[in-house]
Amino acid sequence: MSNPSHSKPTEAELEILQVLWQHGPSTVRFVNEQLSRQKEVGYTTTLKLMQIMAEKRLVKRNEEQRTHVYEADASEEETQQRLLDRFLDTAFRGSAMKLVMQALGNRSTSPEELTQIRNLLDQIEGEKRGFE
Amino acid sequence: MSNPSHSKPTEAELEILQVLWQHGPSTVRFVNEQLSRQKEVGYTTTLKLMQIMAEKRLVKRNEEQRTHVYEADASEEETQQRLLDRFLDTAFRGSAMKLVMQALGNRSTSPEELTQIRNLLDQIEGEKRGFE
DNA sequence: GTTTTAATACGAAAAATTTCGTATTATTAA
DNA sequence: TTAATAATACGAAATTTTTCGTATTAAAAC
Repeated sequence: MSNPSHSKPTEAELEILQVLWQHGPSTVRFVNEQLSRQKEVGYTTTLKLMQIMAEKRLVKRNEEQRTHVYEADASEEETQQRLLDRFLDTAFRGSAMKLVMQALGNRSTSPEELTQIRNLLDQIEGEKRGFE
Repeated sequence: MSNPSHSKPTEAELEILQVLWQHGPSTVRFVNEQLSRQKEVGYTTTLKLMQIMAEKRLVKRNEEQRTHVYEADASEEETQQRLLDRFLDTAFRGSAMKLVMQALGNRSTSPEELTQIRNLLDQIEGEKRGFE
């Protein structure tokens, strides 16, 4: 939310962000190795993508060392929120509830998670009533 | 779920599907008019997209009349589920709960909707315990 | 010091998606 | 019947995204 200049990452860019979020600041080599676990991808392909992402300010780049280190610029949560907003509009016509119902419905969610969601519901309803 | 041949619709295709789901079987002219409310788009652009969608079997086409009538092949719910699965993987690394929390958190949801979600939670937990 | 290795830069090809122009043809209106 | 209107077909241009080859250079190994 803080930086409105964040353009929507493409699919390939998002895969790279996932690696950065999961493992923290990383080199191109490392990111490429991680991606290679899922699919075949050349080193220079990953490099080019990350260079583009640096231009777009999706990632920050530390150039102090000969081997650059990249870091996601926005937090995973921030980005997820943006992606979610967009996804909600395009796929669910804005109905958060429908999305939630489908996400919970066709899927195994642990009792702990269900409890957490209940707590969140309590909290939301509490706020609505003016308590807190 | 019924037809595994459903390829993932692109963004532009999804916009067209939205119109078809919302209004039922429609002509290209009608769909184009609806899309035009949101953004400038030429008639033949919409036509071409819908022709491609027919090839991909994303829509069915009734050619009995000179003016063809298009209809979404898969239901909105089916398609949403597929999109959601994919989105969950790419954006939330598979954590349905995280997605739900974010969807409910930063957003206004009505008391009625919250109640519905509670009911769904009850239902899910009930099933888990072997009741129903 | 020279060679080998491994990194970035960068252009451009390849692939996927979107847009649109033009030709053709059926239907409607005059 | 003829002219105007409006629909589809289709190729291809334009745009966006992804992939990769080659050149260059710094660092490490010998």
